[in-house]
Amino acid sequence: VVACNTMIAGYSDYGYGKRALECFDEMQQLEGVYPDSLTFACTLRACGREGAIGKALEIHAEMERKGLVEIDLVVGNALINVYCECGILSIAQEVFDRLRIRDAISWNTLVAGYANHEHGHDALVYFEGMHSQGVPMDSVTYVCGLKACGITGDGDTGSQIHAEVERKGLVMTNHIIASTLVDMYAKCGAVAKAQEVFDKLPVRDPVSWNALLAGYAEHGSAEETLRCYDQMQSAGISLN
RNA sequence: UUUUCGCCAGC
Repeated sequence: VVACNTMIAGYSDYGYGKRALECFDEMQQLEGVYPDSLTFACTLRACGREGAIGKALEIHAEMERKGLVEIDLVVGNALINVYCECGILSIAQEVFDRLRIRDAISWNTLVAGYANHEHGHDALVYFEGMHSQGVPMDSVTYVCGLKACGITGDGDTGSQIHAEVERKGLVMTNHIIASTLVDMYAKCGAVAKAQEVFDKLPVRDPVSWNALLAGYAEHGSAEETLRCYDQMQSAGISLN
């Protein structure tokens, strides 16, 4: 089982989702080897990558038959994610609601799913839900919450999350948090704040430059945008 | 062996 799981996970990791799904099928032919929760989770992830909704539904049905949906977090979380990736948010929500126990990954997956499909408001509802339920938040949570604020244009909530990640020292140490923060302010039209955060960053990666530049292009003047563009080149960022 | 996260653009 471990060998099969490793291959399924590895193939979908490196973009060979089809091969991963073939491994899952081949595994069923083997004598004495039975898929476990991790097998189903890895295979569901491969389904998400490939957009193999049919296969995902098939595995979901099997999970229902085995009664694993409500009680197995690894399977439940993988189901939430595959439905999010396929854009079927209502079923993702339904699986989330049915889970007997939810961990931070269950919440993060749902918040991410809503945010990734531009449902900023729903994402923030569950982000706030984590706060009120006392679910521990990690950097993934904050990134998804900030992204949701950028979608809805809710700079006030975004500032609150900013204060929280600042308190935890994440802005200077986590470059994904940092660029998401710049992007959030840029999308909310607060380009001065975006610039201010950007200027304090220890490392300015191409994503944070692009977020700032896009912010000026959308909400700033032509002069500001071109100045940012020139500075980006002077900083030695390779343009694409 | 395991499920969740960032900018822009194309497909």
